[in-house]
Amino acid sequence: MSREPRGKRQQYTVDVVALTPRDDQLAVLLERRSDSKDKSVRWVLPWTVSRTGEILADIAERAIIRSTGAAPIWSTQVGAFGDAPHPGDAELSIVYVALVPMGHATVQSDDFQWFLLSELPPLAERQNQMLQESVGAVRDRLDLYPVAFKLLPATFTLSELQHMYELLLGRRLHKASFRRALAAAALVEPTDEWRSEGRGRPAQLYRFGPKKRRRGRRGVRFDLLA
Amino acid sequence: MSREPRGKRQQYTVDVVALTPRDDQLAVLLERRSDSKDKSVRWVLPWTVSRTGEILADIAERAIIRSTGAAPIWSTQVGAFGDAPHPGDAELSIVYVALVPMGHATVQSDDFQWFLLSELPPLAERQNQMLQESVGAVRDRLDLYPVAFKLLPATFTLSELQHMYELLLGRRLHKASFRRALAAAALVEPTDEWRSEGRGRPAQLYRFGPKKRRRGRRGVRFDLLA
DNA sequence: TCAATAGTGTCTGTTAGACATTATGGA
DNA sequence: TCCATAATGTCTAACAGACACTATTGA
Repeated sequence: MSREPRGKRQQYTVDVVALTPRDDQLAVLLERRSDSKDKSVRWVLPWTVSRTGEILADIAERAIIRSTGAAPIWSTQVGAFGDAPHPGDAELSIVYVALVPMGHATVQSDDFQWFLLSELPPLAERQNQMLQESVGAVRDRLDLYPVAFKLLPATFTLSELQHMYELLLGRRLHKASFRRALAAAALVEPTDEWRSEGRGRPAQLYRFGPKKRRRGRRGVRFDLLA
Repeated sequence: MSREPRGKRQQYTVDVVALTPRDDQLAVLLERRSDSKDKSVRWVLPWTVSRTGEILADIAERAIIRSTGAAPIWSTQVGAFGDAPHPGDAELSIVYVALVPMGHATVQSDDFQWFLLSELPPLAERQNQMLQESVGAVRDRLDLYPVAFKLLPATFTLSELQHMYELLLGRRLHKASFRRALAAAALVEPTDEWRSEGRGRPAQLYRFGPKKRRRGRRGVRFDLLA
């Protein structure tokens, strides 16, 4: 049995789950790595190995820039994963999810490629967990952080915004209710531009511009998953 | 400048934030560590150093048992912290929050002690962050996971349950609304026991027993923090 | 008896969702 | 013209919160 050198196994990796909207669903950025032994090619979530003395936040930014080619519009830590096997044989991996706005999803080289979540190649088990928890983390923050807006361009139609929410939540929303709640929260402001898309009536473009309202706290919810 | 040996700095710590209800607020378990150099005493969040080859989840369980003396009733990972200084000089720390039910909060030895959150001794900056995010993580999961029930004994009164929610949320709740929502969610079932506490009318005891109802999803909320 | 807490019924304003209708462009 | 999409108004059932009230114990 050949083993990695001992010093290497003591490091950790920072893995990046970069997500972007694509074809009415989410796509994730994967990196091609060829196995040095059997020359097989496989796709992995991009990762970067820690360096002694470098701060976690800096490693994360380095990892995101290396994979997406730009500083992250929005990113957050998902957690630490150390149980299932990692393609780099790391004992511990810290995962960051980064959101890339619609239309900004480019690739650095042939070694990177966006994959629809419905058409993923097989991944190492630890990276499957990472991906699943990352999507869940984004979805769970949907009501507290403007993640949906981070996936949209600077101006967007209300239908696009609603589709983004539906995409992230995995369920359909009611149009009139959605817009009423949006208006009540004063989260968007209209521009004086319209966009015609195919057949129907053109839609007005909006931009994200939260008014600092005091949000009315409401009663407890008991939406237990179990 | 004296430095830790290089091998040690490459390890990581698993830090435990053990929480229990106490005097109408939360208390956290701290450990006394005396500094080898200047013999000063300071309180820290208990931590355990990783061992090569040991799985993260196992280290976490080991860390929780070492500090609380028992396997965790409920625990979850909060995240990885690597920015501010750690009392053990670790580069990276993985934090787990563990909930200890009311009345089960014992101490292993004189080296451990429960502190009310309002009466904390000064902590290292990284551990301040850990504590703050741990409490926030518990609060944010309140509607999805039965964390409030994990802090209560097996049977409890509805007033105790409501007080636990108020404690975790940091705000008062409306009694009738709370009970209506609870009944609608079918989360508790009554026992045939009552408890008399001081003056007023005795309260019926309930136990946690979620009926597998299909929870009615509702519209989006826009409760942005920013 | 009074004080204190448990538990419930009623009312009202708010809101989510259903439905319908108007508006406006392209085919 | 027909069709597709945007945008909005109306109705209803559900719900949160306020308030009041009854119930039941200890002091």
